Amino acid sequence: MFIKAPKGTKDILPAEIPNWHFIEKTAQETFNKANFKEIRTPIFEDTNLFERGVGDTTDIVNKEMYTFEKSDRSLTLRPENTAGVVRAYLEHNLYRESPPVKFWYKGSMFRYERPQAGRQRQFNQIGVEMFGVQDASADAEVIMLAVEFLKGLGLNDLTVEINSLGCNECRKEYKEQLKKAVAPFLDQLCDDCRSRFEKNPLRILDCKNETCNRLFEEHNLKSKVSGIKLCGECSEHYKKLKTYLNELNIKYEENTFLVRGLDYYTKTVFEIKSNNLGSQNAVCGGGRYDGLVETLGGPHTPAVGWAMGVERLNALIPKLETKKIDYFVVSDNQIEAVKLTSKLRKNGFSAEFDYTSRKFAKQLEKAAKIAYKAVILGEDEIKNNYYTVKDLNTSEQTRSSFADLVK
RNA sequence: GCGGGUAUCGCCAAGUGGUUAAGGCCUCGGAUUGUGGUUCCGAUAUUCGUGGGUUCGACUCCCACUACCCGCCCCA
Repeated sequence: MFIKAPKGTKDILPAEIPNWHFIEKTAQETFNKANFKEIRTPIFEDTNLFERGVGDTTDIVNKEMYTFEKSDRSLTLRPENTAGVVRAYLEHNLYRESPPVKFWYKGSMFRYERPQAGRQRQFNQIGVEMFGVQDASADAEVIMLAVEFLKGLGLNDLTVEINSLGCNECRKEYKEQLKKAVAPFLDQLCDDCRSRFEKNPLRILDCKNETCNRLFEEHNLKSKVSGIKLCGECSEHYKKLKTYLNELNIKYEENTFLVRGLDYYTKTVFEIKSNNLGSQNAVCGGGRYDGLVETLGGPHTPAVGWAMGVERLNALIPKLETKKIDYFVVSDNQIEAVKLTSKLRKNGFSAEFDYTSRKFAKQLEKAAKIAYKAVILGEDEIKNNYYTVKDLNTSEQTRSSFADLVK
């Protein structure tokens, strides 16, 4: 072995392709039904887009970006796709269309992290973004779509968690409340939490450190900071979302510790988790980002969306079998075998022949592995102008004409 | 960036100091010169991640390196 795939990347081999097709097909069908249109944006963008869009206090921008310089231009492999979709939305003046404008996408994202179970450096996401609707029905629409998609994949054992981060106004107050509540035991928290305290106190709630979590429990942090953060409009929005979800029979859990690592989220945030994955158990993450379009130079535009990790979804889906081909031509006359194969293909069937014209036993062995039926085309068949078709499941053999073959 | 673990054939593996490095799967060939999925037989690692060291002798012991895996952080 000389050159191997780079750390954190994976080959998707033919044996795994049926699963990927299944996921992609289900996505397309689900999103089409809801009138979301597919969009494909570049795999790399101006580095600035992510710094401004995703936010420079995030881990993604601070330590996970694949950035390179080309003729004095700084470019970055996209670490997520919301910023790119918003950029395209603005660049093509799509905010001039009558709202809502709804997109879905699929593609590879890149983050420079230590790989582990459920985490790669190149990974695939399927996501949706919806622009122009302020009402919580958009948040509900998008969550419903996620649940529908997962259901379409046969995944039910998942938990939807929701929270509201409020708008800039209530967040300002919330940050102060949080800082006040945490301050007394700040020195007992982990290093990260201490630095978050100044830079982005909201992220303290995201901490998964055991000691921190125990301290949060002990100081009853949850109840101290919950219920005091949302302004009238935001709490109304959140309440409305819950009403929608209830009416839609979508089960959810409220998790006031749910913050999400991206700076652009406002009001609603949510995550969908599985209990059947390792420690990287988030299958879907998303939320509302009412400020992002404006941040990137567009008109004020409310928006909401989410992304799912395709590799993580795939880990939950049973392995699908590769499809067999319709016919395998068994013959000791290769010219006739190629000709028949070609004719079968032209009639819409998948077909292959043995390239080595080995003994029939070996050819049939191969046929049984990869095809539903074998067409035997030996001396006798050629002389008397017929085909022997063998059903490789039942071993039944019939004398057939070409018309029978393509029936 | 920080912890822990593992590296023997294409895949799954046994072997823990002493002549030829088990076994299974896959692949290929034969039994069966026109009939597979069952069965039987045969073939396939001068070599045990890489480089050093200890030893009469190392896959087995020691050191270093590398790769991969798992966890922390964070996320999909």
